[in-house]
Amino acid sequence: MTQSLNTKNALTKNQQLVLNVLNKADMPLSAYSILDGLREFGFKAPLQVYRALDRLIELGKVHRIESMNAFIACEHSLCKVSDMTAFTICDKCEKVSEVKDKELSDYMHLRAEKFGLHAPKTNIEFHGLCSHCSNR
Amino acid sequence: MTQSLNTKNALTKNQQLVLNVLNKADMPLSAYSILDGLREFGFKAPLQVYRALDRLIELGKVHRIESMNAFIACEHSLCKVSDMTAFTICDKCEKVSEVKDKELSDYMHLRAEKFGLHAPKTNIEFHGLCSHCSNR
DNA sequence: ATTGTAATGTTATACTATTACATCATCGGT
DNA sequence: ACCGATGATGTAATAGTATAACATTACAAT
Repeated sequence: MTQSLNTKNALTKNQQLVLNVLNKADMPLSAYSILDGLREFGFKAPLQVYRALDRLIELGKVHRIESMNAFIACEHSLCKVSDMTAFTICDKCEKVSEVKDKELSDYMHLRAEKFGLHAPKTNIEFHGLCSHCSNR
Repeated sequence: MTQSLNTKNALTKNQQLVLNVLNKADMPLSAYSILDGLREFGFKAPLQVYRALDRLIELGKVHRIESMNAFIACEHSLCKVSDMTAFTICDKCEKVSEVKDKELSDYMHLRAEKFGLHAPKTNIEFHGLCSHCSNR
């Protein structure tokens, strides 16, 4: 058996290629940017990217930045465990950082329950100015 | 002077029309759905909708549901004051409810500060199953 | 070998949003 | 009353994001 079949949670070739591109980037990438970065590896159509992204997101290895229609790799595993993602986004320099904060994720779980929502998957996007940009 | 000029925060005709459509809907609408609903009032191009939406969002009268590329009217004013919006979204019946929760918004402000983000505008989208759908 | 399932390839299309440019209305100052 | 600045509007074209539909291939289990 080669590496390609996804019996448990191994990545297929396309999924690994997409993840590599995102890991190399220090910022969220649009699906079409990813596509362009993978043309030299034979990618030709957006669907190849979107399909890989869908799976990577399902696995918690990639997150979608909803307010940017863009995708970013996840390094840590808390978001997968807690079903919560949170990002700070600087509206000036566009730097995006994933927030890891167990207290926050616990709090959000409690809130979701309070709001009557079951099996919550919560996403938070903090927009504002990063400390660097707000000092200029 | 007619009603049309937006000296303070009165709405122009197009803005009022878009807001009316959203107020009548009990769910988020896409920009193009809004456009279709306003063709009988002379709307012809998406930009007419997007321009009105931009302004209505600026005024805090409309929010964008980022994960759905859709727009929803806001009834209350807390989100405007607190610069925070939060929604519960049922992934089955797609019901979307805006959450009003001062404690939550205060908490998020503190978190944003902790993360070094200035002038934060925070959006939270809780995905999951509403109490009705999770009982079936 | 056969068959079921998942991954992939490819084309076309649908959906979402903005650029660019022309026109019109209102307001403030003269 | 005229002028110029500003903001709202109209319209067409285009850019950017995402999915549907269908054909094909690869592997695994029986």
